[in-house]
Amino acid sequence: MRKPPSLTVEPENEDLLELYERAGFLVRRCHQIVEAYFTEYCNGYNITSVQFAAMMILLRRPGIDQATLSEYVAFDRATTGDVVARLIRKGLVRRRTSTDDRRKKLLSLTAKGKKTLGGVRPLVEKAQESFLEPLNVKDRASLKRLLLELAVRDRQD
Amino acid sequence: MRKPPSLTVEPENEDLLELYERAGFLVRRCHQIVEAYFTEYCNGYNITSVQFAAMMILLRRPGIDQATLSEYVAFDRATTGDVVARLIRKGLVRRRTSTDDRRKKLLSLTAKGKKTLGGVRPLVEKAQESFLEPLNVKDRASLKRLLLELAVRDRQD
DNA sequence: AATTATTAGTAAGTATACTTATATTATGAG
DNA sequence: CTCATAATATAAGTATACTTACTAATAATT
Repeated sequence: MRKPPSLTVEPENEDLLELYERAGFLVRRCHQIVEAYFTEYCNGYNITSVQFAAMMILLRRPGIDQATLSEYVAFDRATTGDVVARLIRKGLVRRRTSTDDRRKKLLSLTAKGKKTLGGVRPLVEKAQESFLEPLNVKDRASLKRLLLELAVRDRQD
Repeated sequence: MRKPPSLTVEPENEDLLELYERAGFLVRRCHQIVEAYFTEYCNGYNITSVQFAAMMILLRRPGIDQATLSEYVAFDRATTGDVVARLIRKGLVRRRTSTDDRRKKLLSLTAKGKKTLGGVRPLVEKAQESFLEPLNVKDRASLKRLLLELAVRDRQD
């Protein structure tokens, strides 16, 4: 995902603004851009942003089960299962069945996983900075505040 | 994608904020939420947000080829090909080979496609409103401005 | 204790969303 | 005009990211 197509909002495309100004479209597009930066900067580590997020949680909560990890990183159990399977295949995460509750699979980072995470983290920071580069410091803070307000919600419908 | 897991940023998870406050994570999470609302509201139309975006462009630019559509909706040509194939399979879009340049496949909405788009549009508006509901009017405008600034960039790297 | 309900994880299926590679068609340099 | 180059679309492969359906294990209810 290194070279996403660049959106052109030119005067001659003014009639397309109805789509381009929609929050959903903008969020999708920004997601795409920040993903592209992540891939670009972390190239060489063979790690995706989703795998990185899972590992960041496992660094702070070693030994949690998959369902809990799902909640923390906010993706469903099926996706979590797939992501964890890839991390295990790469030797970055270890999984064992809980003795307390034999349905649960407890997860933790391997030594290799910790090392990889340590190497990737500064690059992830750079990717974030590149993504936010068009905004001044104040606007960056505003954006994060607004996104956090939208992200932290309970949807028990 | 009706029930995405809900992110909990509780006091006891303060040490996870390093991940949760990252722009990339927030954007991914917001993308997931707005997608969930789209699916919830447009349930019954058997249409995804990506297919909706493509159709919105085709409404304004009937007869464009797939590469141009890719640029307008900002996804790569392979993805566009898949999305268009599904729209054709559902009878919402028509594709014909250009006589000027036989490499090009020209796209346009069918009558059914226009009708579907007309029915979905008000629902999409509702989905956007639900997504933005936690923010006041001023904050909504700020968010859109900031996202637009991030989205409209040339990445010819 | 036996039955029922709930929870954890997986499996299969669909839809993005990219990658690289390939076939077909057009174009530009000589 | 011919040949190298470029552009359009597709194909195959990988990784999210969901859905519903299923198995296995635990918890709750009667």
